[in-house]
Parts: sequence; structure tokens; C-alpha cells
Amino acid sequence: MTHYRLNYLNLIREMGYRLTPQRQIILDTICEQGGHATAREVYERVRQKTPSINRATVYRVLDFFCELNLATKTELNGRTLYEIVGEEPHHHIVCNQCGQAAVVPDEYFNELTAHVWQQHGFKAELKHMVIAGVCRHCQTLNPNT
Amino acid sequence: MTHYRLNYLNLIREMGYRLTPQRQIILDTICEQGGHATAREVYERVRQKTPSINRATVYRVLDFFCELNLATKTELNGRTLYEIVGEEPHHHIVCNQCGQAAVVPDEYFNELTAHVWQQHGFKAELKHMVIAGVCRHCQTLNPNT
DNA sequence: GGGGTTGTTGCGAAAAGTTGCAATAGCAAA
DNA sequence: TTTGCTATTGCAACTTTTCGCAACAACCCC
Ligand SMILES: [Mn+2]
Ligand SMILES: [Mn+2]
Ligand SMILES: [Zn+2]
Ligand SMILES: [Zn+2]
Repeated sequence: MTHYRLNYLNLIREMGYRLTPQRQIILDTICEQGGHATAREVYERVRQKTPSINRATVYRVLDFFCELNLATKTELNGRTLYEIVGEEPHHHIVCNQCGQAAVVPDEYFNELTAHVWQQHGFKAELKHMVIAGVCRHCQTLNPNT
Repeated sequence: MTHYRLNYLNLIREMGYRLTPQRQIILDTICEQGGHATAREVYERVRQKTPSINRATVYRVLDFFCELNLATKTELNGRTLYEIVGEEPHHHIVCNQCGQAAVVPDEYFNELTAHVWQQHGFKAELKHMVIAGVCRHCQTLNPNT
């Protein structure tokens, strides 16, 4: 949140990009929101503070943050969600039936990362994965299929 | 391809859904296309055969196929791609730098599936995952970062 | 502080994707 | 073959996302 703000703003300039007020406002907005937010939610909040900011700018800045690995963009339950990247990357399991989402740690992917590295020399950079399936609760409710 | 056609068409009816000409045409079109196809590509091809088919129908049928696990919908390199599901599920590794995509087998995900099962009682149903990262080639070209 | 370079923004319009609703047409049953 | 039920489609309007381009403004240098 506020903690990362300075680091992130510095990062932008260190990478040779310009630190515009739009980028600062949008960054702050995502941080305030906390957790996942849609482009629409970010835009609505942003325009309340600064109505002059254009919708296209919000989309472009969100993509820009993803490019810098400062945020992630993920499809979850049919919604496209943005989230600020913290120190520890995390991922989600999402139930196909009830839609409930839970967090899972990055370590679950260690073996997968090892496989693609050994077999393909591919350096996986897993940011914000979504694992679809059926949660414990829905399995007991619906023990067929 | 043609091989699956009958099975798929039967599946639709066995599940209690209606076998409409639109669904057959769209299924054939994805099969002909082979591999990944965007909604737009499918729509363009479909309308050449049968211009009366509406764009909304194409989107709805594509979603319908995904619902039945007859197809998958995946974001890859900024494009939303549909693909017919074959006997063996497969996944992809995609290079963030050059965009090259390769196929990886389902077994790479076995440990991940085991983790979420043991820790969360979650039954993962991995269909068509995309693992982002840097391919071998781009690593040698660009050994920084 | 003023000036030049060029990355970014706002704007308008187009493209992509979604939705509600009335008309159509599968398909099962008679 | 005909009939009835209702899932599915086409249509049109709507929302969401993208794009090209001219105007703007960070940032660097003097
Ligand atoms: Mn998350
Ligand atoms: Mn594929
Ligand atoms: Zn559930
Ligand atoms: Zn590459």
C-alpha cells in the first residue's frame, strides 16, 4: 500500500518512464481499493478525485503497470481484475460452481517451474495464476460428475 | 477434427441441449481452423459460409462449448483464444519477449494438483493453462534482469 | 528559469463483447 | 405428422476496450 508507493514511483522513473500525476493517482487508487479491482472500479474512483482523467488513460496506465510487473491482470469469475503486486506473489484457486476464491502460495508451483526449466530451458515467471476446479464444499454438495 | 465431430454433437444432445445448425457450423469452423482461434476469426469464417449467423450467437456458442468442456477459452499474448479440447489436455509455455508458445503436457501440473487437493480439498480441473516466462532462446540473447 | 525532445494524455471514433427481448425452431410426445 | 413447450437465435442497443492523432507536459540540458 502506502509502503510501496515510493518504491513504485521511483521504479517508474528508474526505468526511464515519466512520472505523471495520472500514474500517481491511478496507483494510489488501486492501492486504496486493496486487492482485486476492475478497470471500471478504478476508473470510477479515479474520476471522483480527478474527473479530467480519461478512461483510455486508465486502461493504458493499468497495462503499463502490468508491463512493469507492478500489477497483475487476471480473468477471474468472468471479471478482468487488476491487483498490485506485493512482496510475495500469490495465486488463487477458484471454484467453478460457487465462485469462491482462495489464496495459494507460490511454492505450490515449484515443481511445475522445475519441469519447464529442466525440459524446455524455460524460465517461468508466474505472477497471478488462477486454478479452476471444485472446492471442498461444492464436492460434498454435489458428489456426481 | 472430423473424428470428434460426432461425439461432440451427440454430447450436446445427451446433455439435454439442442443441436442447432448454428452450433454445428461453429463447431466445424473451429475444427477446420485447427488449434487456437479468436472469436473474430471464427465469426469471419462462419459468416462466409452462413452470413445469417449473428455475432452474438458466435460468442454465445463459444461460451456454450466452453461450459460443456468441449472447448477452452484462453488469454495468450493479449489475444483471447478458443480451442477444441482433444483427448489429451495440454497447456502452453509462452515467452514474454518473443511471444513463442510451446505445448507442455498435463503431467507437469500433477504436483500442483496434489498440493491444492491435500491442503485445500480442492479438485483442480486444469484445462488449458498458460505459463508465462522467458524462453531459452531469449535468455541467451538477453542475459540481464 | 527557459527551451527542446519525445513520452503521455485527452479526445473522438471504432472495434470487441454483452444483454434483454420477441420471434424462431429443436425435439419430444401424442 | 402435428402440436406444444421452451431453449436458442437474431436483432438492436448497450457497455467495455482499443486505437490514431494532435496537443500537452515531464524531464533533461543549458
Ligand atoms: Mn490476488
Ligand atoms: Mn492450445
Ligand atoms: Zn464451490
Ligand atoms: Zn522468447
